[in-house]
Amino acid sequence: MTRASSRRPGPPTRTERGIPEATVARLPVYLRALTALSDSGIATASSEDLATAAGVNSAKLRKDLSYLGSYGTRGVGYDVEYLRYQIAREIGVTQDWAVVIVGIGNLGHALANYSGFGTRGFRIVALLDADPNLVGERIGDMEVRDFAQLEEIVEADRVSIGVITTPAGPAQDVCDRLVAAGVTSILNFAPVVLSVPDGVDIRKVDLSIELQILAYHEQRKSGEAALPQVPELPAMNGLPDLPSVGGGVGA
Amino acid sequence: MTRASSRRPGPPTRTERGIPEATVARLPVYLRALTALSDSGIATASSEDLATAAGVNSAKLRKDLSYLGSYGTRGVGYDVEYLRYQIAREIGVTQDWAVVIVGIGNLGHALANYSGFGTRGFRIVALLDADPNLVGERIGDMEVRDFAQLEEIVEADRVSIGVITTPAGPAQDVCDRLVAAGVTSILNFAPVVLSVPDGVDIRKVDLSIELQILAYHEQRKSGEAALPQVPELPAMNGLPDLPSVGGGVGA
DNA sequence: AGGAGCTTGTGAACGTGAGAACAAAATCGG
DNA sequence: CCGATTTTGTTCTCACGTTCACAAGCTCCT
Repeated sequence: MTRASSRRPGPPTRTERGIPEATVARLPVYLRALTALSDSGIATASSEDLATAAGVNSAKLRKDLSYLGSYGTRGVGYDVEYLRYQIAREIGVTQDWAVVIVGIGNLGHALANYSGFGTRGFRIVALLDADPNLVGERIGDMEVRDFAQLEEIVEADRVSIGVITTPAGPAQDVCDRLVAAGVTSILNFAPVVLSVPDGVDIRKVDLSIELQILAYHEQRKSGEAALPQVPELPAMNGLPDLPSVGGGVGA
Repeated sequence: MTRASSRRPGPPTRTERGIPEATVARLPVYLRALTALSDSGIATASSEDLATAAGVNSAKLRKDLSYLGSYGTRGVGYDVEYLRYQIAREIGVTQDWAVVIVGIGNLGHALANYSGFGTRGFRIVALLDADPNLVGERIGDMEVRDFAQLEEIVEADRVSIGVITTPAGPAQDVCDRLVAAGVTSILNFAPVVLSVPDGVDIRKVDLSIELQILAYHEQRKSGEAALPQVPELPAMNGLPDLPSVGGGVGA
């Protein structure tokens, strides 16, 4: 984000680091598309082909790839295997990342069971929960362990990524413990805004928010000519019943 | 997205539609923050308070809210209940949206079980799966029904939102059926890029992609001075083993 | 060998979003 | 009633992201 290019002019063999965040978010999509093409036995693909498979426009795809380097051949396209490896390496999934999942409720269960999860690039090393009733339960080939063991697990297995699937309540505490234990990347499914110190990356997945965004657009479609234009609230008292919006996939 | 403001000048009692997408994505966060404040018995909050609770900066929050109208009081702040209702109405969660979930694997199970899901604004009206072994299973107070019944359910219950939690394979087919049945908003958990006609909104949630984005940043942290600068691929043959990156929370 | 035909990589224009900064409006104390 | 204080709503500027358009470069055919 900081370092800019300050080199001699000439053929930029590889872009000096500093890939735009928007591009980073699309690289995994390209990677998946390339994997699909590879599985279909396709050896070469043009930016147009790739863009179609990834659901973006081809100019954007070319620009994105240009941040990684010049991995294509003009007049020909990209070698699928070669590009796939380059992107995988750039993302960092050529190595395995140790992951812990904290909070083995419905969602934690689902993620733990999901076999495709750990297959490539990521390895679930522990399922943790503070509830004694859950500790010891077997899920697939793993056993739920006590959250108290977090620190030793993180250290022993070099865990750098934590997934929080607890309810909203304990999420910040869990987050703090993860950070204190040395985890520097967190994927949060709890419906709260977590605060973390600098140097720790956090990403959030929130079903409830996604649905609400859809609802907004849906409302505008239906109401295009239907609704009598947003009804103004009569007064400050007697608000319509709106008990408690704001859930999420916490447990 | 289209209509611009073309009214008399003067006090813009309410912004003519056209809320930026980035703002729309934050409104649910504000809504949740307001609900939390409300539950804490707080009646009034400044933009600074709200911004802290929502994890954004206060200038951005004020600008976001200004798209909805002037719902604050200078020198005072925002009335929590009032603002909450205005945002809820703007998003469209003052009414209930009927939702179907298609694909009752691990994740579908988790979502179906998740009680907070359907509480406000959204009502799960059916759990569907094509697998005869699953049809009839009870989950909470609902029963899994045959995917073949999709069309009649959508029509009977005015379903406008569909959630796809199938594996990648059948996802596009399921999507097409949903669209054909009249669903105009889709939340996709399958690890594929779905294509839909104009007029249909689609959002995607992908665990695998989120993890890969974290991995990218994690790699850059560790490798800040460690790794001997990206190892160049020796030749076109003999790529390191990279079997099949690109999973997702499909089933 | 040379030209025709593709396809990449990138410079430049455009649009959207973020943040700083300030004027306008409301309350409160004297 | 007036000035001090607070906080909103908005304007302006800058950074980021997207798209267009085209020169550079590669392959293939004649």
